[in-house]
Amino acid sequence: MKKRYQSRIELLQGTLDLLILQSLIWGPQHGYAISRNIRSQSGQILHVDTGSLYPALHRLEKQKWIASDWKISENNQRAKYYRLTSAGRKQLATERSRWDQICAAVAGVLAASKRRTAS
Amino acid sequence: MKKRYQSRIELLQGTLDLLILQSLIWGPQHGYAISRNIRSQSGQILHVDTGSLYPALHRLEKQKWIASDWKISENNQRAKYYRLTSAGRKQLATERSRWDQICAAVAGVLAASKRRTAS
DNA sequence: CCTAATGATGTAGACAATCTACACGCCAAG
DNA sequence: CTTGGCGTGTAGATTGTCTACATCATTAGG
Repeated sequence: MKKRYQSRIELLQGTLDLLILQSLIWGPQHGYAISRNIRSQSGQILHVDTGSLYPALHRLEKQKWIASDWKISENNQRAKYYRLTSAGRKQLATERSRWDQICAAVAGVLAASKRRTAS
Repeated sequence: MKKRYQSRIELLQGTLDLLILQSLIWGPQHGYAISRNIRSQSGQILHVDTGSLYPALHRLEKQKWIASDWKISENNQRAKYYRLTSAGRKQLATERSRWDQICAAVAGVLAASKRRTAS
């Protein structure tokens, strides 16, 4: 008997691109490492599944926000190293500010006290 | 010619339930008012479309997190007033803490400086 | 030598939440 | 009597995530 689908969304939709782009800001990385980085830098809270990661990378590459080269990894295996393009850097800035805005907006709703909604 | 689909997600998936539950904490509201509240309390940043709102309300009601009664609105029209159930209050707490966690986690990734990932 | 664990990339298909777009009914104002 | 705002609702498109599986390479252990 297979495990039932419960579709626990670990990641908020739309944040993965942001996280990936951010992960590349300190230099090229391959997918596997990006996944590890996100996991560790989020304090083990955010988990990126391979079924989300690779499609996302392909998506970002198609948008020209990242570009890739095959290289040899630290562990002596072939790996596709992704790097930010300048468009990607711009996109990262856009997505960061969008994220900040959304956080502030949600915080606004969550903080809303019993304020009369004007007269 | 119809407007092309661009699927701009205004709301992060999973946050709508949180926002709705939070909106009900100060007393019963009908859907239309919830939508207005979220909009205004988020500083006009978050927009809830009716095609997202009502399915979400039905979803939450099915989960027994909210319950409804038909009443007459301020504008003398029939409206379905939703209120939080005690399970809903519990769910709200859960979702708030999940949101806080995710925010902190994303912030962790975004703040990550050129820290060596340990030896 | 063979095997198992880990590193590394990838695809197929299920699923859910959102979006766009429409429809309907009621009330009040001009 | 028509228009606009209030108020609820559904259908279908889209997309991003998830689960699950497949493949291949390298390294360590028996």
